[in-house]
Amino acid sequence: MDISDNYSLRGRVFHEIREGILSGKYKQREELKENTLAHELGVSRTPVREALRQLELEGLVRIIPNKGAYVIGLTEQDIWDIYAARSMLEGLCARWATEHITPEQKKELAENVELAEFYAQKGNYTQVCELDTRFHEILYQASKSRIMEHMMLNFHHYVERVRRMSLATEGRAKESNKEHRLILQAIEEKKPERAEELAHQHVLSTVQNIDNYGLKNLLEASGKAERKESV
Amino acid sequence: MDISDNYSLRGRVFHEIREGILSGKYKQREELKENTLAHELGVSRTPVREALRQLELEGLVRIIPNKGAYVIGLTEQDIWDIYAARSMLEGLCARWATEHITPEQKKELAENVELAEFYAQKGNYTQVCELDTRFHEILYQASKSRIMEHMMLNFHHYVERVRRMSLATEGRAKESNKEHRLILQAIEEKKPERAEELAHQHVLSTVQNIDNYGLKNLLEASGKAERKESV
DNA sequence: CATTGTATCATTGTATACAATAATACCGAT
DNA sequence: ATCGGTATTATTGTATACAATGATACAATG
Repeated sequence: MDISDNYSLRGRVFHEIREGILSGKYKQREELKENTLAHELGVSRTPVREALRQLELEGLVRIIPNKGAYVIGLTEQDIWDIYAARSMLEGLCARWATEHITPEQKKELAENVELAEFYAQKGNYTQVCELDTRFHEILYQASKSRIMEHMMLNFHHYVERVRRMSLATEGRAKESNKEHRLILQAIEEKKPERAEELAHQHVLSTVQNIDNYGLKNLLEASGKAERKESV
Repeated sequence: MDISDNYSLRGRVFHEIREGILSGKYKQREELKENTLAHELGVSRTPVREALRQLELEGLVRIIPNKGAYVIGLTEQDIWDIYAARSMLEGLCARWATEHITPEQKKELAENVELAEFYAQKGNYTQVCELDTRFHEILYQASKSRIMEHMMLNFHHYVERVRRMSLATEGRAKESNKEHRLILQAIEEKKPERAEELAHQHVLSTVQNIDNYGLKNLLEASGKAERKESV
């Protein structure tokens, strides 16, 4: 769940533009004109402006006063950096989750890894990715840290595209799920240090996988899939 | 330097409200009415709305659609969490800084620790705090990671009040500066692992100090100082 | 021909007007 | 007196109007 609601015009516009940036529809350095966007989305300039201001704060857009709004987006460097930060924070988060998780959350995690196993077997990587998203979301919530949850949801969303592609590579979905299982086990056994180390390694092994296949390749493939879909 | 400019009305309004929240002028759960703020700040509702939307994204304000904007602010829990995250990330940042720092930045760091030593001796903690801010800012910039810099600047700013109070406690300024010196030394000797460990420990020792004096006490004292100043 | 100044146009910044929604007060029925 | 419902008011959501700023084209000048 995101901070900004999807129901107000502004919320819709915000998500629309953000997805446009993350998906590459709006290219790096491209100027985002308020009027153009407003027409495209069938709204007035006001909600567009508000959305652009929010995107500025997220660092996805750069606003030069009295001049215009320009797409910043995420560079490959940014993605590597996010993974590096995540590898540390995901560990901290898992440690906290071990200490604060509720029985309901444990149950959902357990169901999650079972379901993911099933879909991985079937080769349904879209479902696997959604379950992966949810698995981590639960950990973020279970950490009982607003700050952590906020930060990690953002990061996780930022790298969604490359994550999706990574999970679709040979054997990665199963491997990833095996790691999820180990993390859950550590949590159930109330071993915070072990959960931390495992979550840390889990992210590192994702990074390893992305590097094996090449970040650039994965992003390109993702772009192609997107384009195919939209035609 | 912040993302949002100080020069446009919106930028001013954004910073004004944010400081109001961080300083405790606007209390937890207080409703922030667009009209009231607009009048207070002598502007129309438009820039106020934009600023509130940005603050929502930062998590400092919660907006309930069609209802209103409410102060969330930072709880003590949030502050501890920020320090925990920072303790890991500050290390990573120092490591990266070691690998990417420029001679100019090294020079400024060197001057920074000398000046800070001087002001600590004189007991001018306002200056010490500003130099501390700058010291870390340089490391963030030197990391050459936009993501890292963005995140850390925010965190550092969020805890500015408690940081200021911590630095004013018996002996902490000198101790902190000694740690800065060691970090700089590790950077100059191009020892990324050592810089990482030192930066990590530096944050932990700040946390330790805050805990010794009591976070609550420091925040209260800060509130009092603030009130005195504004009278 | 390059350069500078100026007029025109495009775009953003801010204010205001109007619409939609939620909160409140009031009134009547039971 | 209390509960429900309706009218009124307050507040936010969106659209538009106008002002300010920056970009562009073109002519005058050297």
